[in-house]
Amino acid sequence: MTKETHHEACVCPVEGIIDVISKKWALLIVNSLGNHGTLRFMEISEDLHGISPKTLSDTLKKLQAEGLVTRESFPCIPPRVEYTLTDDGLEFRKITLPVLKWAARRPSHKDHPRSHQA
Amino acid sequence: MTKETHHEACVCPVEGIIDVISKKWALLIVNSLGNHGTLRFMEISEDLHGISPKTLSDTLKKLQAEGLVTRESFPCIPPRVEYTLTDDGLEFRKITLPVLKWAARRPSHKDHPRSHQA
DNA sequence: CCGAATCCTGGACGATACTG
DNA sequence: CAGTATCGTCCAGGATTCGG
Repeated sequence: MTKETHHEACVCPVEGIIDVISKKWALLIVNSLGNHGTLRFMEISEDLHGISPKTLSDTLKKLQAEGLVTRESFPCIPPRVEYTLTDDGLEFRKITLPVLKWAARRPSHKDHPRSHQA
Repeated sequence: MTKETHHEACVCPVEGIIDVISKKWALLIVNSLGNHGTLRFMEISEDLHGISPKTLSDTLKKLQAEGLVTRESFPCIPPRVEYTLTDDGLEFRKITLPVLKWAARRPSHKDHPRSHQA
């Protein structure tokens, strides 16, 4: 059972995506993938620098489940797993990119008004 | 608050906004406000139909703290409080609207057995 | 070495009752 | 009407450990 506790027919058509973009790192992962085309687990991890493996793995799975990301596993030593945006993922990235850009450009007026790379 | 537990001072510049849009209802509230211009507490509550007063209040406060929403209180009986998008809020809404639209247009991935995971 | 599974904690969110 | 107080549940996500 999922988290549809609020009501039954759930008219909100956006719940699935809300669930995705509500993931703290989802947008950044999609963006990172969009920037580099294809990345390995560790590469994403380093690109986002600060995400725990579990969270990355978990978010990646949700992105896969939503059809935004494909996962290709190469059975070799050391293991190699590559993640790529699907068509939907690219579309999603295209749409959410302005959000990230706007957010990055925005002065943080709540606290530490230091280093925000534009 | 501020869940910047990861470690670095040079965190992502988007942290503030991520924190906002990670709120389950934030996007919908902003959108609702954008649709109607100005709304009262109860009106938002009914428009979103399913949000608890606490969650609404909490999310509204965060939106105010981020400077996306203004709160105007009229000292009368019965009390009247109006919420409106700020300039930034309007901008934010403009940017996130495509996301909501895209999400609404998208077929539900949760139903069909397309997951390769099992 | 790389990626995934486990454990645990904080906080998001819902329900209800109550106050000004 | 517009919230706040309190309580409880559930999940996001960080740290660590395991497997290949």
